[in-house]
Amino acid sequence: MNGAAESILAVVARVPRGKVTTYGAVAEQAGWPRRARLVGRVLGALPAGSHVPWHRVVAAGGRIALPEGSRAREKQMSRLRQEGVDVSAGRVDLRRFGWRSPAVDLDAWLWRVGDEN
DNA sequence: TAATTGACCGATC
DNA sequence: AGATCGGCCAATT
Repeated sequence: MNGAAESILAVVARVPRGKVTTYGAVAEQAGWPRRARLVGRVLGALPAGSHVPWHRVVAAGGRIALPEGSRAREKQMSRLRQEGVDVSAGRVDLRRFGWRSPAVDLDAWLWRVGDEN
């Protein structure tokens, strides 16, 4: 297990029930900006017994990224619905169900303060 | 060794 | 709304 996978899974593990985030957002929050594909690879390689809530990660714009007709896609949608997330036409409304780690805002705030000198 | 692929993304037209 | 493009890069072919 390398550090990238660990930091990525740590971010995914923080996504609360009933909320979703995106591959790109996870990558950014994990310290690997523009590495959305890395997030997809890591989640795709999760062992079967993992407790990581991979189903709360969707593609940009709220699209379900898994291939249509795949077992994993159906599982993701049913799990999301089970926790109260509306999924219609293979999409989730990020304005209602999107989630971002508070740490991002804190970092932004710290940066802004630092820029004043 | 080279080319292709993919659970991606944002900008641009 | 859909298509293209460049960025990204490890795994697979």
